[in-house]
Amino acid sequence: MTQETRKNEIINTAAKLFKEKGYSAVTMRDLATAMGIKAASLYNHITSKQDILKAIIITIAEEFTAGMHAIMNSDASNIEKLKKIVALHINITSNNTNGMASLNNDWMHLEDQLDYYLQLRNEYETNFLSIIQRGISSLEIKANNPEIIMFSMLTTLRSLYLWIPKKEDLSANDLAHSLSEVLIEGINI
Amino acid sequence: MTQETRKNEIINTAAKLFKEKGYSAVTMRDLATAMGIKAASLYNHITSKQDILKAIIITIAEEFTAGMHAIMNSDASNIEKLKKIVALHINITSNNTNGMASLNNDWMHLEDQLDYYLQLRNEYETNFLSIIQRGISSLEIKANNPEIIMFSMLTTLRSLYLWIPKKEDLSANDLAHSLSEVLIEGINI
DNA sequence: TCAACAAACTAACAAACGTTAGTTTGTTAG
DNA sequence: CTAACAAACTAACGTTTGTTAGTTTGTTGA
Repeated sequence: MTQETRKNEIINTAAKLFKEKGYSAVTMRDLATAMGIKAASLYNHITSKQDILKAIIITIAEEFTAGMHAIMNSDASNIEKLKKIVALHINITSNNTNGMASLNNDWMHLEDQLDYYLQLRNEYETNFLSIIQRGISSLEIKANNPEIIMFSMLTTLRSLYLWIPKKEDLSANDLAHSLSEVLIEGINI
Repeated sequence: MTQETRKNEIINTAAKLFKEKGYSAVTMRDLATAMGIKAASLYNHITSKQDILKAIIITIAEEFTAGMHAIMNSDASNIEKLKKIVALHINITSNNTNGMASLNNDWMHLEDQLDYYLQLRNEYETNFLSIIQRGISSLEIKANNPEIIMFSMLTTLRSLYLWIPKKEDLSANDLAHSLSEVLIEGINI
C-alpha cells in the first residue's frame, strides 16, 4: 500500500522545500528542479500543488489524533499521560521533520481540507487540556492556569521539528526523558 | 521621528496580512485593498515589498538585542535574569503581535538583511544559553541539558504572538508571573 | 493666488505562476 | 514481437505577480 514510490518521492521532496521557504514561496518549477524533471512531468503523479500540501498535513494530523486517542484510553496517571504525549510528539516529529514544518506553518493554505484540519486540532487541544485539568483536580499537577501549561508544553512540542534535526546524537528516548523532566519537573532547584 | 504615518499604516497593515497568510502569499494588491487604495499607490510610500518585511522584522530583532543587553548588564541572579527575559518577550510581543508572526515565520525571505538578522539571532541565543549555564554552575538551576532548557523556554516565548491576542483579559504582569511559574518552577507538585 | 507637496489614480510592463494537451521514450508481461 | 504502461518530454495557455511611468486631485503655507 505504501508504495507508489514516485508520488511519495515528490511529496517528500516538496515537504523539504516547504520547510525551507514555505508553501507559497515554492513553485512547481522549484519542485521539479529538485526532482530532476520538468514541472509538467509532476502532473503525471500528482493532481495539484494543493493536493501535495493536503497529503503532507492531513496524514500527520491523523497520526496525532490516533495517538491522542490511545493515550486517553490508557489507564495511566495524568502526569504519565503528559509524558506519553511528549513521547508521541517526539516519535511523529522524528519520522517526518519536514512534514511537521508544513503542519505548523502552512495549514492555513489548506483549502478544501481546512475545516477538517481545524476540527482535528481543536479535538486534540481539548483532550490535552482535559488531562491537565484532571491532573490538577487529582493533585498531581500544580494549580497553575491550565491553559498556560498547555500552551507552554504544546508550543515546545510543536517546535521540535526545528530542533530534532540539529541533535541527531540524542536518541528519541533520551530526548523524551530530558524534555519531560524540563517540562514537568521544572528547572528550579 | 515616529510620524510618517501613512508609511507606518502600510507596514502595520502588511504585518497583519503577513500573520494571516505569510509573506509570500500576500500580494501587493491584497495589501492595497486592505488599505483601500490601488497597488501602484503603495509605491508613493514604500520602495518595495521586500522593504516592508525588512522594516517589520529588523525593528523587532533590534528591540530584542537591546533588551538582552540590558539584562546581561544587570546584577540580577540568573533565575531573575530568566524571569526578565520572559517579561521582555511578553512586552515586545504585546506591542506588536503581528510583527512577531513575521519575525518567526518569514525571516528566511529577508534577502539583503538575512545575514544581519541571523547574526542578531545567534547573539541572542548565545547570551540566553550562557545565563542558563551560569545558573547551573551556581546551583540556581537543575543540571539538565542547558540547550533543552533554552529550546523549551525560547520556543514557548516565540509562540506568544499566537496566544496573547486570545487572552486579552490577562494583564502583561499576570501573564509574566504565570508563565515564569510554569517555565521555571515546573508543573509537578 | 499660487507654488509645493502628499497621495491617490490609470495604464501598462515583463516575468513568473499553476496547469493542460499532446507526444516520446524505455521497460515489462504475455 | 508486441501491447500496455509508467514517466518523462515540448509547447503553450491564461492569470497573477511586483513594479514603473506619467497624471490628477486636494490641501496647505507664503
